[in-house]
Amino acid sequence: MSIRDYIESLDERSRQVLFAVIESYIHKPEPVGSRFVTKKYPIGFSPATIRNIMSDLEEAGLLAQPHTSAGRVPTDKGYRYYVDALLNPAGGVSKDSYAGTMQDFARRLDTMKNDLAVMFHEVTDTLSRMSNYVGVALPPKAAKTTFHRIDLMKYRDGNVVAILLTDEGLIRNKIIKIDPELTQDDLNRIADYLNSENRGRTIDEMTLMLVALMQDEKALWDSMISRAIEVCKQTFNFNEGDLYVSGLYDAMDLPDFSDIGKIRQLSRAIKDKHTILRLLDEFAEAEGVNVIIGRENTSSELQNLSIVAASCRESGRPMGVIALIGPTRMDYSKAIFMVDMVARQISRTFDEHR
Amino acid sequence: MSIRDYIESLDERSRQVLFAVIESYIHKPEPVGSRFVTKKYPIGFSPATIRNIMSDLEEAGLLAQPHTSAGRVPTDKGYRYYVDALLNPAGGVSKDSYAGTMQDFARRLDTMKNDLAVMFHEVTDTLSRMSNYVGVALPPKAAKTTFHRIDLMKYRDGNVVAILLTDEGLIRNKIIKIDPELTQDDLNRIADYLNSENRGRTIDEMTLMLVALMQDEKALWDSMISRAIEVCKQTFNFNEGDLYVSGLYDAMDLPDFSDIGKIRQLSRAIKDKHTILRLLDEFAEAEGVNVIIGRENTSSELQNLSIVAASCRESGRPMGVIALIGPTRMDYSKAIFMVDMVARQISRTFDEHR
DNA sequence: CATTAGCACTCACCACCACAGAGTGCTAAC
DNA sequence: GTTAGCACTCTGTGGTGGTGAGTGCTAATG
Repeated sequence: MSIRDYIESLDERSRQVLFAVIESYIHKPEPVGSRFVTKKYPIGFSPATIRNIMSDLEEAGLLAQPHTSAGRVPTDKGYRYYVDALLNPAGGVSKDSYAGTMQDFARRLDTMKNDLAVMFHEVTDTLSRMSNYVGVALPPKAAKTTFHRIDLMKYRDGNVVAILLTDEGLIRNKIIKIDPELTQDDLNRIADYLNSENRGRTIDEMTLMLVALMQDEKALWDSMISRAIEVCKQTFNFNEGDLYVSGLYDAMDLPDFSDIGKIRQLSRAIKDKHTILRLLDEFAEAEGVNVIIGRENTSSELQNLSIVAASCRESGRPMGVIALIGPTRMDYSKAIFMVDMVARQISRTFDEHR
Repeated sequence: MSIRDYIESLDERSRQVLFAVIESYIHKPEPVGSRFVTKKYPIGFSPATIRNIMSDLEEAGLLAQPHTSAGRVPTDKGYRYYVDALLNPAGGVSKDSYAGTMQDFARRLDTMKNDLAVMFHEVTDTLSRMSNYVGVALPPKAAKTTFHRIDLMKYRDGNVVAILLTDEGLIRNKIIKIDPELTQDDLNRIADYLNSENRGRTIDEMTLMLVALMQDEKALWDSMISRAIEVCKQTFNFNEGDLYVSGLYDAMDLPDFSDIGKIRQLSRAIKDKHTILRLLDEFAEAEGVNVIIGRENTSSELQNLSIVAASCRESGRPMGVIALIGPTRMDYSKAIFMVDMVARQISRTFDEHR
């Protein structure tokens, strides 16, 4: 069954009711009753009919009842249906109300695109402020980025500060330990050597080259080359894991997190970044906006949460992932729109100036 | 009235009772009754006597009753008395149980002391893990640090990456905009000029020099000097505000934060770092361990919280402040011990290798 | 005269109950 | 196929009484 078929598998009436319930519930987290639907959404049937439809939707697993005599609440599956329907019609949900914000955002983005750290910080901030959910961003994997230039500076205790620039805008500095006898001139020569030989290679490629070089006895006799190898070995040993997170505190104001346990869950999920990191990494190559709803999450920490993610690209190459994390009762329409918008804007900004 | 007098203003019995109540309450956040005190703390009086003493302590504002017929609870003033007594006897509260942890910590510290960012990250982490409170650290003000070296590298779009190293271990990189015609050789000359002229000066002093230089017409004719001025202007324009925070999520497990409002308060205080930043800054010059309890805080966001802070020094010069933030019902003895210990260890590590 | 035993009193907490209100499912009528 | 009517279910709220911890006071005690 294709997605289209799936979406059309519900008759028009049922869909209207499902959407009414979901949208009402998103707006206000209270079980939605049949009478309420007839009043607020002009479907044109009596409460009794709506009740029958709701009963069917419950049987189909799209709605649920907290208890016998309460209204209906969407299930994860219900949200899934809703989101699929939302994503399918070529994302025609344009919202002019944010046009101003986005223009402003695009302008700021342009001034920051050269430093990914600054940029992603700003991006998560903007995302979370606009949505009230938690904005996260995962920069491109350092190993996959393109070497631009390295610089070595003598520092305290005979240490050396290595600064690595990549074409993507990653800037890393790291203190490395290396022969303390080396003078700054020596370091400059090593840096020059690396810079001249490797521009345009990815870090991964460079690492491969190094392995090859290390097998070459002749190269090892050359003290400069062997020191250059040592420099790279230490510098490229990133502790992967710079996840940008913003808006956790504001998200706590959402009624969904009014209970302390939920907040802990969310906080914990963010604290041990591994889970989210792995999750976002999966989306790095994916097209368009991706949504994971509640229990669809394999990791238990995120089972009460939903994630709306999109990857950014520069001329096709992945340049990181941005996402919003919120409760399953999320304003998906808004979240999808925003994530999509921001991801597109980032990609556009990158591509423009190349 | 000297502190000593003040501490001795309570007779021995009253002190014992006060301390019993405080320690019991710190251990378990429940009002402490007179019978409980007699059972747990061998003061040697009957509940009735303890009740009289408690009544006196309440009158003195050191204890309080949540409601008539409940036990007593310490007030901020009560904690203050307790802390003063704790701080006064030359901090003789040595705790061997942490000796192992501290030794391990000292070893790790030594490998990190050259990069303050890494070090402070580790420090807040250690502090919060050991205490279950929120660990925070404020590095030395960039403007007050000592210039060590600057490096300039051409980067994308004719931008320049400026890397600033200071003697203290601060490493900052910043993208600056400057004449895009400049070659890397030009940049190297500018950096060399700055490096040879300024080693050992503080950033503040350098800024003063620049202002002076800018008045000198002759200097402005020299294109290199005027460009060097421009570089510094942009590079030294830090957005002060790198506060290291760790352990917020674990602190949420404390019973004191079981209510959602308190967590929000804490989170908010940490989010708009200004408050805490200003607060810690006040301690940068202070001696020993400083404690601020609850309402003693001038800023309303922190009125339910206590802060235990100490500054780190390198041969007398302030090198940043570390602190623990927790509920007023804090294990002050433990917190003071830890903050003191860690701050001393940091200072020692700095001084050792100089 | 400080200390203590005894006692009445207060208040939070809990379990219990009744009741109103919202919403359902079912049945019979349209 | 749709709807009106109705009995039923369940939650949330407010009131009530009992229990227990802990107090303050008073009078007795060493």
